[in-house]
Amino acid sequence: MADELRHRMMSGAIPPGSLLPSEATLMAEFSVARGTVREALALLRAEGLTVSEKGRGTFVRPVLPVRRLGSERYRAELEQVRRGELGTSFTVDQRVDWSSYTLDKEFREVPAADPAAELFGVTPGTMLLERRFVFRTHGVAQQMSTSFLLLSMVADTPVADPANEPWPGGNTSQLHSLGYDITAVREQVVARMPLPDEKDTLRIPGGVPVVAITRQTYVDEMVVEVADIVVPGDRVRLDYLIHLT
Amino acid sequence: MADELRHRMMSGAIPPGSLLPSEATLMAEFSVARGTVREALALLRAEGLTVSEKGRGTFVRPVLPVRRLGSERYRAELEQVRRGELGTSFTVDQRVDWSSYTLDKEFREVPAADPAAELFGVTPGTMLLERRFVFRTHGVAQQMSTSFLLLSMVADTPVADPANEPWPGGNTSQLHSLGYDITAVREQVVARMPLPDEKDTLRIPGGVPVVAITRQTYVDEMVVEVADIVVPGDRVRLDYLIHLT
DNA sequence: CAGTGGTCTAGACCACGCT
DNA sequence: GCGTGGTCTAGACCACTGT
Repeated sequence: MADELRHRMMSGAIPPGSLLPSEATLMAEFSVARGTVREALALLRAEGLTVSEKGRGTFVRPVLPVRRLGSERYRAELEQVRRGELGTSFTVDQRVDWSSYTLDKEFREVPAADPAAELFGVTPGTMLLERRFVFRTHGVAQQMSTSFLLLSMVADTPVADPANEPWPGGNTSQLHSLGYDITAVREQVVARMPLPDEKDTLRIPGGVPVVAITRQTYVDEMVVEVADIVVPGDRVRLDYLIHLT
Repeated sequence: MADELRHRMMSGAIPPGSLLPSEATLMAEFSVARGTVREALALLRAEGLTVSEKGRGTFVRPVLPVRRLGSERYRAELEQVRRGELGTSFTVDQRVDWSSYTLDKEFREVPAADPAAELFGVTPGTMLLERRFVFRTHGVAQQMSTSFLLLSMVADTPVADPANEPWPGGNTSQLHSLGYDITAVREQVVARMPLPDEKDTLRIPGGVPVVAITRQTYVDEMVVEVADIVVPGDRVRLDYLIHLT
């Protein structure tokens, strides 16, 4: 039954965004009990093909606009900063004005625990500034991130003050203002299903994975920032250009 | 109920790889009907936290070894080829001997359809050599890929002969043998749930996404190869190093 | 063989959306 | 108020795994 419905959707017989037959209708069409219908629909939902809304119906998932997170954004951002322009890697990707998004922020001073400590190459316990961000456009959350900076590097600077966020020019610009010009970025990417809190704040429907990026920002051999970035998998395409010469 | 069980797993009360209480036991413990128990377990399965086996039980998903697909592999591979050594990007990642894996292969000559044609920058209809591969280690499929080459470039060469696969030195070496030394690679990455056939051949359990990589291999400004690579999300970590200088 | 998960039926009540 | 999906109960038979 799930196969049959999947076929109808793939072949376009039930176009994206449209309503599937109701559970009662499917019971009649396939001559099965409601539990069986619901099992089939649960499968399609877990595959990310449909979304169900209480009191409305089950919809074929519409094709969503896809953001692009690319390696080139760092190069573009660096250029901007050097030219003294504004923008953040978030807005450079989105190609939206840097003022058109909102930011939830939460700053804490924490001792380095193990994943972060190792990525920084410092001994656990070293004090870090932890900054949590939720980026929103048009009011909907698009990205969650947790960024770590060495506290010794930013204490008593404007960077450590949440009131200065969103910072025009973003991370690259912040580090620049501290006297650090980034020379390399390392990104490690995994795909996994969202945790319950990620599912909530990013409003991720069933059957949609997230892309989790662990980013290390380098100035020569030194790691000056570590960040964990989580984005819904149906809304991003990562784009990396690797020069071999 | 799903929350409670998730907590027990996260906190280590039910360690990875171990058996969850049976459905009958859970019915008794939570005083609910079997359907309710099964709904909770279906949720955990969709989240990728558990796997169920008929006649055995439901297990907490064990932590799997993670392969690394990195940007550095292309640099390493290029070095190898220049030194005249063997290896493929697959074996360089895995750090296994190039002879320890097996390969399913299937070659066809096809006219360029739209995604591939656009990625090559050629007019649709241009003839391509399509090569489908399934990489296996220890008998289990680890990666599916479809690679396209311009037929005009490879017709009547050893590269177009399936009997020469697996080719020692891999793709980079094949292109080298044709007189092309690759200068850049572009990878576009998306995360999504597996299609039914991917789920089958890669034996992907419920709740595990795949990472799909669209790769363009460049010699200067020319695209000489296009490949679609699909790997189970719970078995890979992509690692990109971006130099900004 | 007993115990497990996989599948299915036939009811029921609820919360929500729309008209 | 009616139709929708969300949740739940109380049964049933099957296929598979282990001993």
